[in-house]
Amino acid sequence: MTQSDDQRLGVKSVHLAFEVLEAVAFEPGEIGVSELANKLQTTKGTVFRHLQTLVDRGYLIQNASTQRYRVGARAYLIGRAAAERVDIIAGSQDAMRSLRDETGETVVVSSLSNRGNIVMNTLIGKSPLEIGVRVGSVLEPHATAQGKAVLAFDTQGLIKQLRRRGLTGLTPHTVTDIDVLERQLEAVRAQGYATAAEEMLLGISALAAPVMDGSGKTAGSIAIVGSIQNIGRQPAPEQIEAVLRAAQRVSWNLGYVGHLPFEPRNGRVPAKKSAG
Amino acid sequence: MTQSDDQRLGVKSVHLAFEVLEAVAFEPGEIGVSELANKLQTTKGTVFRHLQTLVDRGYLIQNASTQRYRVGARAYLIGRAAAERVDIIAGSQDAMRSLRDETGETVVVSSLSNRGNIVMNTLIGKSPLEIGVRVGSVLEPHATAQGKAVLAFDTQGLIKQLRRRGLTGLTPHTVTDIDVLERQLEAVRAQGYATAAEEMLLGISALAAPVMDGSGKTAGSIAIVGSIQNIGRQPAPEQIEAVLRAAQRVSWNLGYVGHLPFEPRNGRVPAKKSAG
DNA sequence: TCTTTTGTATCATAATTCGGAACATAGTTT
DNA sequence: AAACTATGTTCCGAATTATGATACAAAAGA
Repeated sequence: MTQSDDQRLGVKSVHLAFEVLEAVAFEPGEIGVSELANKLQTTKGTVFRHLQTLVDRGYLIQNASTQRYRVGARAYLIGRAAAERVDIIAGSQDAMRSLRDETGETVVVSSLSNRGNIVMNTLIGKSPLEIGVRVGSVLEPHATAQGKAVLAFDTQGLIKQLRRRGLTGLTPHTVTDIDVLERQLEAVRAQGYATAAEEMLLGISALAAPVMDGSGKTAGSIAIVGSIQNIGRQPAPEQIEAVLRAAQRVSWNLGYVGHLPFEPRNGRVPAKKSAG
Repeated sequence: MTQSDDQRLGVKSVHLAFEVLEAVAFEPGEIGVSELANKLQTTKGTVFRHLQTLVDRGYLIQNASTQRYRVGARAYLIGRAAAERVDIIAGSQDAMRSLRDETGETVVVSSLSNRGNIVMNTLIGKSPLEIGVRVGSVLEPHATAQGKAVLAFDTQGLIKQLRRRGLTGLTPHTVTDIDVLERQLEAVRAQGYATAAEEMLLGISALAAPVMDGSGKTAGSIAIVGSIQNIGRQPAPEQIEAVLRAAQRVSWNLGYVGHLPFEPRNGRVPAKKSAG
């Protein structure tokens, strides 16, 4: 439920129309005009007219016998169109840029698929010495911040696979003991972010947060990657916050309705900029 | 102007907002303010304000780098909610798969709404040459098997509308004489299924049966669509039986208590038995 | 039967949306 | 580089248009 966030921008009556649509759509059964008017704190007449609009467009249908309303076919069609186009790449564009500008580091977005945790998009940082990750490469689950971020919120039993296969050491800093890793994942769950300093390549460090999709599952991660000089073993609070904010924003773009398992930040992330 | 399409009922600005939403949602890529204003025959300012509303609500998202718009996650969420509540979609999933496996043909489920007989879900057949129907497209009442299937058991006077408007010929095989059509509908009522061989597109044929809902009304149709080579002018008995069985199953899922009017054994046409 | 509650229609008022023009900025051409 | 064109964005007056109180119709309950 939306708080007293009355200062929405745009067209007022359209907002109300969507309030009506959403109220009906998320109602388990059917709902009537009076009940809606009550719920939305407005009058029957107004609600009725909006219902009329929505029925006319096919977003809602009215049960002829009960005269009450429920969600209609057109809403489904819009959703289908959206499903084809909403993905982690599209949904992370803005957040990537913001994160890069805020931190100056290279930003890496990965998507968790059945082929592993794959780098989907990158944005090179501002340091003169460019540090990048090849798009399409598979991120080691145990030796990268991105890997740990998704492992920590894993629902598909990725850890068991890892336990069977064992942890390959890539640098002297790579975690090769699964129990140590599990303890690290505990911390990731608590903090909402994961780090990996020189665990994949000496001198390179990363800070990642998981990204959730519309069904609440882990979709991938967003991370900054840079020199150990810039992203320390214990990253700066600003860096952590920036990454977490970006992850929240991408998750929201993917339809994630809740808050990521960290920081009770209020409201959604504004896409607006200058206010003066 | 034309009173049929221009004079929509309800709230005007909301209609425009949905025009914007739909235009963006059904756009393959991204789309900008100017292009939209042009397409919708209005001004940039107005379109911009509606875009603002929709972005604020999460139905659209703006690509920060290109500044253009695409459909957002909230639209997806509404669609998901709809999918669970629009009965014919939820209720046809299993039957679609069975029908596809039994016949090998593309399966198409349509829903009858005030916007017409609309394709809601499809399952591509097994032939190497894929034949599909775009989800969301409107099925011609007189030139498709699906259209005839619902027309035959129509209760809302769709035929009168058709009689007024006349029948457009789409191929040499399209029925353009309303009396011929009425006679075909008689047969559909007797048999319980409808066919349309090359009536919409040369080479393509379809076999459809109506789907009834809990109140005994026609809710839509389920059909197989394929090459005229596979679905003949007089379809094979196995195909007919498979389609009828699927329709019965979906109807049953929608709460339909009787039998569809095809069973040759008992000539009893199911009466609309409402117990409430 | 009467009462209550529901969905729907009507209408005056005022708040709202609209659209044109001006602005800013990015991309392209000269 | 500068001029030019395209885009997205902001602003503001005018009047269209959404609003909610009231009234009506038709069920559902008592």
